[in-house]
Formats: sequence, C-alpha cells, structure tokens
Amino acid sequence: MVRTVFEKPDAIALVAEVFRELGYEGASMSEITARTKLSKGSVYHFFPGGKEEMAAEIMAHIDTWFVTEMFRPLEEEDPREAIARMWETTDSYFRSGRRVCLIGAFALDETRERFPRPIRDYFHRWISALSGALARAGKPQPEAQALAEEAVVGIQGALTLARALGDEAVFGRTLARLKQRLETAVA
Amino acid sequence: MVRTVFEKPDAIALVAEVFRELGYEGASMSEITARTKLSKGSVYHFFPGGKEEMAAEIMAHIDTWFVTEMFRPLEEEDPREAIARMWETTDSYFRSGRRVCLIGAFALDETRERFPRPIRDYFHRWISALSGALARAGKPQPEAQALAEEAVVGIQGALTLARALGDEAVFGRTLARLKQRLETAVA
DNA sequence: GTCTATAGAGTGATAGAC
DNA sequence: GTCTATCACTCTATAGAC
Repeated sequence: MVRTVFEKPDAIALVAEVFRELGYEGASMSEITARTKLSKGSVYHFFPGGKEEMAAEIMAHIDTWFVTEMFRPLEEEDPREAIARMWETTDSYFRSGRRVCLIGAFALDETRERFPRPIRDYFHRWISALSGALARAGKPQPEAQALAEEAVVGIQGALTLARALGDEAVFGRTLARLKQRLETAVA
Repeated sequence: MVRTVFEKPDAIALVAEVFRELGYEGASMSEITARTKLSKGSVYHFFPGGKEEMAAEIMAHIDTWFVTEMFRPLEEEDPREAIARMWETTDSYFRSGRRVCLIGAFALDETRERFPRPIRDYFHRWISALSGALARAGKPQPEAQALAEEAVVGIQGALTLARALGDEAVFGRTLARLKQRLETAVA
C-alpha cells in the first residue's frame, strides 16, 4: 500500500480545482477523492466540516491570493504599474480564459446563499481597489468607480463567454480592450 | 386525491426556474417536484428522459424565445430599432439583473460537456445577430463584431456581478453604458 | 366504461458524514 | 468501511376527462 502524505495547503489547492470544474453541487465526495487521490480519511482530517468547510477554505485561500497579488498592490503601489500588472495577473490566474472564476460560478446558483459574504467581499474589494488606483492615477472619482466596475464585469463576462463558446480568444480580446480603455482614461 | 392538470409548456417553464435557481446538479428531482408541485409521475410523463431531457427542452425553449423576440428582429428588421428593443428585452428577460442566465450558468461547470452545442449556438447567434444589425446600421464589419461581443460579454458579466454583490443596480448601469456605446458607434 | 395523466410509494445506487 | 439520507428513476393504482 502506497501512502502519499499531503499537506493542508496542497489539499486545499487540489480540492479547489474540483470545485472549480464541477461547481459546489457537482463536486461530490467521490469525484473529489477520485480526482485528488486524497482518501476519504484525509479529506475529513483536513476538513472536518465536510464540503461546506472545504468551499469556505478554498474561497479564503483565493481571497488571500488576490489580496496579496492584486488588491494590495492596487491599493498601495504605483497605480499605473499596479494596473498594468493586474492584466498580467488576471490573464495568468484564469489561464487565458481556460480556467473559470470559482467565486463567480458560486454566485450564480444557490451556493451564493451559503457564502454571501466572501462572494460579495471578493468582487467588492476588486472593484474598489481598482477604482482607488484609477483615482490615484488622476481619474475623478465617479468615472474611476464606473471604469473599475466595467473592468470586473468584463472579466467575468469574458470568462463565461470563453467557456460557452469553447473559444478562449474572447478572453484575450476582452482583456486587451479593457486595458486599452483604462490606459486611455488615465492618459 | 386532488389532481391538477398541467400542460407541457407550463411544465417546461416551471422546471426551468428550478434549474435557473439551483443549476443542473443542484436541481434534484425532489427540489423540482417540491418547487413546481408537479408529481414525479407528471415530470416523467413530460420528460421520459429525466433531467437531461428537461434541461435540453428548457434550453430549446429559451433559444426559441430569444430567436423570436431578439435574434430575428436583429437580423431582419430596422437595425437601430431592433437594437433599441434588444436592451428593453434584455432588461425585462433578466428581470433587471435579478434573474441569471441559465445557459451562462450551464457553461461554467461540467454541465457544458452535456450540452456543448446549444450553449455555444445561443451565444454565437446573439453576437452574430447583433453584429449584423450594427453592420446594417453602418458600422464596418470588424468593429461591428467587436462591439457585439463586448455587449454580450458585458451582459453576462453584469448578471454575475449583480448576483455576487446582491446589487442589481450594476446590471442597469452596465446596460445603460453598453446602449450608449453602441448608439455612439452607429451615430 | 375507457384511457390517459397524475400521485406518490418503492427501487437500487450513491450521496455526504464519520 | 459503515452509516443514514437522498439521489434519479420506476411502477402501479386510480382520478378525472371523455
């Protein structure tokens, strides 16, 4: 019998991809154990609260990653540089449109009722971090807020369309268009 | 024993709302029968193929509705009028952002693998109908296609954000912005 | 009475929890 | 692995339209 030792951060990342691909209801325990190679014992060792705890920890993990890699730079560093890096981070995180937004997917069905706060906070912070950066780059407040909202809306929509059309190019075109528009706005 | 008689179109519409709210995997037979008041007997009478047939008929029903109310007008009628009506139809169909796009939600998880064609065709036809209308209104082709894609991307993104933020206003703002942009483009 | 659509208990399989 | 609850689905009795 071969025993593989997992660390909790690995377990979170592995289970996250199953939820991302199948959604909350679609991610059955048997699919989770089959796809991750984690045993049922390991899964309940890491997540005594079961599926609900797995999803909560995954969302917290995603949120922490975005705060570190994107939101705090937008809030604290040179705004033009942070915005430029945001497009690269977005493209690489979502694998140029091949990976969906787990939190966006959770928002669409009743999974939202289980986790309203983390879902709301994630998008709210993205928009407000970007809006703040645009404001520091010289854009007056109401337009900065509108542009930030347009960008996050566009990213989510492009992820949906890329999956629906089976054509990731729509994601790249959308990012390029939004990047151009924000650069023009703070030029 | 009280017997309620349903017609198939009513059954499709009732079941559609359950799928729309819960997603494909989340819409269990017990939720479907509980929420629609259809008995299991009725459900399997109308949809002998079970859940898969229900979802297929629901998507066909949605597609037919959009073709009649939106895509054919965009393809055949006065383009400026049809585009103006498209914004009203979109706002009313999605209940100003309170109702999600079932086909968009299906695209995000493995449900897409069950119904790749209807999902792809729905969005493809929306974009190409709108692109054609913009072209007939005088917009040169490559820009018409890009604007149409931007509009459909924005609608989908706004539906996700409206649900995620629990704030339907983002949907109204997005529709207003896109409407303005397309009108400016063909002015 | 006939026939079709509905009601809802019952089926084996599989879910999540432990 | 074991548990119970719930899953998708089947089946039979019968209500109600003719």
